[in-house]
Amino acid sequence: MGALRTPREKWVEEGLRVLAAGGAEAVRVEALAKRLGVTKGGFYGYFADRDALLGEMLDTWEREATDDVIERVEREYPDPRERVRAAGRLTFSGDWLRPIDLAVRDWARRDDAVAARLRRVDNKRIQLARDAIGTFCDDPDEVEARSLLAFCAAIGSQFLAADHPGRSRAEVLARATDLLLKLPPGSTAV
Amino acid sequence: MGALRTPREKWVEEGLRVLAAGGAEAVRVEALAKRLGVTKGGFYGYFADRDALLGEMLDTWEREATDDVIERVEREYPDPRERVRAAGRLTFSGDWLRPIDLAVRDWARRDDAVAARLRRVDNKRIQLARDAIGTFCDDPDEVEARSLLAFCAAIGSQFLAADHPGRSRAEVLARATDLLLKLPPGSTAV
DNA sequence: CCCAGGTTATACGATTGCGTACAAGGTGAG
DNA sequence: CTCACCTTGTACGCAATCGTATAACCTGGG
Repeated sequence: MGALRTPREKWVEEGLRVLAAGGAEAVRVEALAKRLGVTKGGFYGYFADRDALLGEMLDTWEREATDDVIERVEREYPDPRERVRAAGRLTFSGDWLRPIDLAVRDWARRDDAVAARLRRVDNKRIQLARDAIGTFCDDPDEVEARSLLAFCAAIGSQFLAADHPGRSRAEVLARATDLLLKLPPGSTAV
Repeated sequence: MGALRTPREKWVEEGLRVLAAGGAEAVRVEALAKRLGVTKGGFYGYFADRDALLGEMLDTWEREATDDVIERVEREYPDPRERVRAAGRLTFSGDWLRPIDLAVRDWARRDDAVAARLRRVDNKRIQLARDAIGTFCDDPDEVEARSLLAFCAAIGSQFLAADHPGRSRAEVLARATDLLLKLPPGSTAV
């Protein structure tokens, strides 16, 4: 048979790259084809339409952003507080998951199906924070409040444009994390 | 002379409405015209092009989101902690400023001019938190950390999709705010 | 009451993007 | 080596949208 020169996965991968850089609106079949060095000819052999591609992109992201990250965190970091920090790092550092996450968040505001997925993802993630914070905080309401704050800090700081005179954002975030994890100032870098 | 049937401000207003609902990409001249019950005929009498409209939309938002809100907060709320809460309410409740704010945040990730405006806005806003928190917290690093957390909570919770079993988001946020403002639990509703 | 002015509708060409149809092309099995 | 079959290129029709040009149309001042 003929060879698979531009397989399904290539389209999904490139789609996620474009989603990360330009949002869901920027994911255009013909633009993707150009980036892959082909024309859209083959695309419609794999996908019914543009929406089918968007769906598979979200499937891929959902798996990478939850199961993969959580499995790795639980395997590599036994200390609860370290787990919170590690989950934040794995998700919101680097140039792969982070921009996709932000793009999906904005997308979810206008698409219910995307919103439902994001909800699944965020629920899995915040559970990790709950479990960790629960090991050193007894009041369940306070656990919930601190978990929410930790999560909001991770996401919010990505969307926040303010400066911190004389400090770096990372420094302020480190101090904020200490506050949320009930640690004395300066325990760790972000 | 002929009357001004669809003045400049109408286009800007409707543009902001569409921006709020669908993001910057959704602001199309002809779509706006249809919503206003006219055609695009008159548009190009007021604006050089679509970008000119987007610019004026941002001007309007910038003013409403900073000067108007801050002036009102400082006039109506003498208590520092109440000011933090009020600023959050005025900006992130209701259906006018809130969705525009979120749309601008996403937009800013892909447009440097928008990012620069957002930075001005966020810097003005966070200064309000700094001033307020500084009245009951002495360590400047901690003031900065708490201000960042407060701001991140306001923004992050808008982009966060997680549930809080047995509680409402508002309840958890109220408790989180108490934590940040160094208040005993249950001092106020959000 | 009528005209000048600004305001609006309409029509146009250009561009971009979707999804379809079909022809061209390459690859591996036989 | 050859052919079948999968993949890709090309061309098409359709729709949305931009910005321009120009004619029709109000409205208020003279």
